[in-house]
Amino acid sequence: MELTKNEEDYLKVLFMLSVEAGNDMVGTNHLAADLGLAPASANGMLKKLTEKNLVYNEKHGKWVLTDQGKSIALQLIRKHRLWETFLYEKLEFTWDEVHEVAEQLEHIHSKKLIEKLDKFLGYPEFDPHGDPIPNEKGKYKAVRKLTLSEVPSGSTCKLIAVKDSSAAFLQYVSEIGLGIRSQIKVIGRQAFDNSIRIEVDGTEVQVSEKFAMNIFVVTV
Amino acid sequence: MELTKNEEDYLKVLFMLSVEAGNDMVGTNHLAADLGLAPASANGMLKKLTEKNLVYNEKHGKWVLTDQGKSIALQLIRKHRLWETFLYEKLEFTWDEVHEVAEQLEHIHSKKLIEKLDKFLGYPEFDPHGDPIPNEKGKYKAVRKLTLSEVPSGSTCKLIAVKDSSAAFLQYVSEIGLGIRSQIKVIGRQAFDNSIRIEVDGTEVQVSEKFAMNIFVVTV
DNA sequence: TATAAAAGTTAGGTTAGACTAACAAATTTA
DNA sequence: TAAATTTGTTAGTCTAACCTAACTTTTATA
Repeated sequence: MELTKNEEDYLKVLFMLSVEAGNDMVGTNHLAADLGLAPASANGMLKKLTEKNLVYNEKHGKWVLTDQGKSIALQLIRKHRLWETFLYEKLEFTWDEVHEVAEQLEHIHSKKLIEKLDKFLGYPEFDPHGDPIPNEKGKYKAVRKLTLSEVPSGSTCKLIAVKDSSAAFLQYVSEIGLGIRSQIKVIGRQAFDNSIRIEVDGTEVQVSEKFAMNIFVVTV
Repeated sequence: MELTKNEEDYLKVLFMLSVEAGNDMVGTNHLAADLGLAPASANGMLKKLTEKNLVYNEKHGKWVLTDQGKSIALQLIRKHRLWETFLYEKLEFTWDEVHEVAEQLEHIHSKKLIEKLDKFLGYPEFDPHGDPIPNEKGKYKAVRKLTLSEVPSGSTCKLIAVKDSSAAFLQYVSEIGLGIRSQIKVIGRQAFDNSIRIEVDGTEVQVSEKFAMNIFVVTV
């Protein structure tokens, strides 16, 4: 079943709001607000998506994705994050520029395209914002985003994203020899100011707590 | 002015039909047929594009692009051909698979994306079909497509595309050491069967006329 | 628990871009 | 040059998605 760009957007936003909301269900108005539309518009589209068996109505205006709807949403998220990775790693886009373009690219329909893109990028597990990329089956590593400042001394982690995207910060990061997927070993920390001693590529450096709080990592 | 996908498609097709038609003008029905639409639909859209100053009506139903319309059409062709090149060279798409996906990708709106893609691909001048890629100003090398069989003995040319896309042919091509943008020097030919002796990367090989007719080149 | 506030739905209208059917204008051909 | 054919246009519908305004249902609060 080939969906329109709009139908796809509803499914994706519904999925993301559902995850965000945890146990809470997502209501018509909530969804409409997030999409920047009038409640009546969302109501109309949700009726159509119900017909197509992609969502259903759990108790008066609380919407839930069916398995099929969820699967489509996850594929969209997969495409979005793969494209972001491509833009960031191959086309020199910055941090904050990738989202808008990926928002368009995620609606390109081609199974082969996304498989080949994934391969081309080396099957990345995280996008440049540190969010996990679902695989072709919709599975992904549900990692809690850690900042370097939270990593206990003695353990090793991998840089997956940075929070700050100012030129000053990014330059500092690369000066230290850090890049996406760099291995970082936390040697120890100063109790006085929480500054951290880390090892990157065999060299030790000292970084401030502020610095460490702007580096996203996963433990390895 | 941000155009819709449909508006863009009309401009692109009108441009391509105009080039094809040479001096002839492109009529409403012709355009509609090429887009797979009813004449009435094309008529409606062309009225809208006239309002926007992208096309004008030269003598009852014969349509011509304005400078602005032509410029937009050329940018679409640029995007289309750059994406085709990307799919073919980076993502292992075959010959005949690139068009359909590029047809979608050409409608992504991002100046930066296309500039960076162009750079990433090394500023290619031809797409995998051997068609020239317009630059950001819409200029392109208007080369006549030559097949290797037409290149005079003694001259050197560059492979820009292949006509046949069967696995058997493509394998043969790469066995000889030929790839996109390979330099080929034509040493001489046999009058008997028009087979050609060529030099590739310092090695000489003999190829049949049939083979040579399936290799598109430009002279260098 | 009655009522106010919030949330959701229905009804009716708009725009883009398609369609068919009917009509008008050009062009071709007898 | 008149008739036949081709080509282009107009008029009126249809669908997807949006909108506003009015109404109903649910939930929260006095």
